[in-house]
Amino acid sequence: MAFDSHQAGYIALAEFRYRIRHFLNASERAARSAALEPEQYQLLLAVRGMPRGQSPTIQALAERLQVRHNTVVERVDRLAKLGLVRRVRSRSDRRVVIVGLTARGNRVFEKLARMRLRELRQVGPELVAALGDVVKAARRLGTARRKN
Amino acid sequence: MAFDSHQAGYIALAEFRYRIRHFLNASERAARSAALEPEQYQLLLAVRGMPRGQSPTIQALAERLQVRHNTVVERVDRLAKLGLVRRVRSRSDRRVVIVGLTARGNRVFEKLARMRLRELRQVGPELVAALGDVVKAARRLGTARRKN
DNA sequence: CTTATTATATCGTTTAACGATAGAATGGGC
DNA sequence: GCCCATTCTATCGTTAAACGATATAATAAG
Repeated sequence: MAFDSHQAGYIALAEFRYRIRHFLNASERAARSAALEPEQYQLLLAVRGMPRGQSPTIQALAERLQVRHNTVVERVDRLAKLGLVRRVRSRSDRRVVIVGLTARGNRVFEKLARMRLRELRQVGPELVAALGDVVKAARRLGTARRKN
Repeated sequence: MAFDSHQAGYIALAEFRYRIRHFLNASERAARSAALEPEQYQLLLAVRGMPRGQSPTIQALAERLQVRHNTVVERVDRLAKLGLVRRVRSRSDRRVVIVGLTARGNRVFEKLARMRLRELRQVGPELVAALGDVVKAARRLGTARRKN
């Protein structure tokens, strides 16, 4: 087994990861440039970028951010202390907390989000290319030995 | 300011993040299913997926993983203790350490990497779609009229 | 041969995420 | 109405990865 026949796939996979990491790192730097922890910006984004019709409750945010609910509670605590978000108890179900951005939170968020969208105009094509490569490699993996 | 004109862009951005997080979480679960920390699998991938012609030195790996070099040192320590990688001093420059997978490391890595490629056959299209959306939104940001 | 640079390693600190746990509000079955 | 299970949010102690600062060794430059 001198060289695995999937070597090209591994390289494509690693390259994809590299591009993602680059993208995420740039995002983290942007967040810190606004005196925010990266995770705090992610929370703001999740609140403002909630799919239409859904409310940014603690639970819903946990799902969107793919973290445990208590992690969201902690992030909201920190952002509330910074005056960027506020908790609003739901009228219909008083167990539920709906997270909203303050005016200041909105200003900070929009500045950052637009930076990120601008960045994506630049690196978007590279991400698309890397993703395309790895998906192609993944398909080759499938056709090598057809069993489904 | 009932609704920001970039609202669709924020949703696209959040959706893209959600898909990425999903992908990364699945990767982390896969790593743990092999009794590895997610970051340890990432190191294995970076070693085996190094661009052709480049050696997986501590420095090069730090660049590829987008972390500080001492972080790579620590990851290598842990993986070496598990018997999955080994350090090899470069002959030409004895400051340099080249990281290599052991036979066991290769077996573990290949199992995981193939799982990940298979997963990408499934969710690849969703990632492509989300990325396409956000890049489109980013382009609109550029061409939109600059009000307020 | 002296100094600067590059590459790796060590150590103490920080902090976000987590599991476990608790408590409050709601709903279903009767 | 009442009990019990469920749902939603909050608290607390622990863990572990990443980092900055620092150290050591090899090499290059002058």
